[in-house]
Amino acid sequence: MAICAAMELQTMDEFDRRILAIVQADASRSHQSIGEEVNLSPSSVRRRLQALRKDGVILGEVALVDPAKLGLSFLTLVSFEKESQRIYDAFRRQMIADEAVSQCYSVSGEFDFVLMVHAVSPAAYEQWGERVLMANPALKRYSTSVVWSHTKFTTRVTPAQG
Amino acid sequence: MAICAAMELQTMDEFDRRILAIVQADASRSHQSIGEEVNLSPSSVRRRLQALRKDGVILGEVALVDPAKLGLSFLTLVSFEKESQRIYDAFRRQMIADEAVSQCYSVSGEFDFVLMVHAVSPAAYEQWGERVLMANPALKRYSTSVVWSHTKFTTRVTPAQG
DNA sequence: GTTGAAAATAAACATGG
DNA sequence: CCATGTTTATTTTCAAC
Repeated sequence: MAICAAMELQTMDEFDRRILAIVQADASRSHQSIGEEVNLSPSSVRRRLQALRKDGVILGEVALVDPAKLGLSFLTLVSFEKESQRIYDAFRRQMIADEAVSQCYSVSGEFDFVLMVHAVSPAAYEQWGERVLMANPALKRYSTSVVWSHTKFTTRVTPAQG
Repeated sequence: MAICAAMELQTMDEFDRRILAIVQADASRSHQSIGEEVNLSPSSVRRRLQALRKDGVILGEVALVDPAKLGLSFLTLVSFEKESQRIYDAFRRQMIADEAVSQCYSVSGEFDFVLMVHAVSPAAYEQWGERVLMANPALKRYSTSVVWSHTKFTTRVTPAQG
C-alpha cells in the first residue's frame, strides 16, 4: 500500500505519483482541490503528502524567484579542474556557503566540477571569479561558459520512462 | 514603497527581501509566522507576497522531490554542438517536452547547449541518448559528463553582493 | 494594522477491505 | 490491521474596514 513506514519506489501507487506531479507544479493547491483531481478525500491526500515528506520523497516546498527580477541577469556555467584531492572539503563548504552559486556538481570528464553562478553583470562575475576562483589554491584551471538563455529550468521530476 | 503597481528592484525594501528569503526556504510558512520573524502584521506579509507574485518576482510555489527516491539516480550533463541554426526551434520544443530533461541552456564556448538529464541507470541514459540525441539531425556532436554527486542544488536566489 | 467570515489544515473517530 | 472517508476543532487565509 501507499502509506507505510518507509516509502519505497515500489510502495508508491498511482495516487502518489499523481499527487507528486500536482504539487511539483503547484505546491499551493489545497488538499480538497488535489483530492477532486485524483478522486481521493482531502484527508487521504494529506496523509499521503505527509508520508511522502516523512520518507524524504518530498524534500520541501519552496517559492521560485525570477533571478532577473532581483537584478541577477548574468548566468554562467563554470567548469573546473582541481589541483589536489585534499582541499575538496573546504571547497565544497565554500560553494555551499556562496550565495552566488546555485548549483555545484562533481562530474566525470575533462573537468572535475561544474558550477552555476548568478551575477548582476559580466563585471560583477569577473570580480566574483577573481575573489573566489583565482584566489583558490584548490583549483588548477577553470573555464567559463556564459548562459545566453535558459530554454528550460524545472524542478519537476517524473519516474519511469526507462 | 514596497507595494506599487510594478515591483522594481529599487522598490523592494528590506522587508520584501527578508520575506523572499523565508519563502524560498519554506513556502509553507504562514503569514503570521513570517510576520513574527520580520516584525510585520500577517496582512502586510500577505499583501507583499501577492505583489511579489503579481509582479513576477515570485514565479510560483513548488514541492521539491528527491530524484533518487523516484529511482532517478543517474544524472548527466550533456553538452552539444548544433549542426545548423534552422532546426533550433524544433530542438527547443523537444527539450521542453522531454521529461528526462530538467534543464537546458544556450551557452557560449566550445558547445552551443548544455542539458541536465535524469535517468534510472547508465543503460537507460544510453537508450535515451540513442533515441533523442543520435537520431537528431540538428546536433553535430555531443559530450556526456556523468554527475558523481551534487554538492549543491538550490532554487534560492539572493540579490546584491555585487 | 485590526476585525470578522470563509476556507484550509489537523486531529479524532468510525468503517470497510 | 491498515488505509479510507467523515466529523470536529484549530489554524490560516482572505476581504472589508
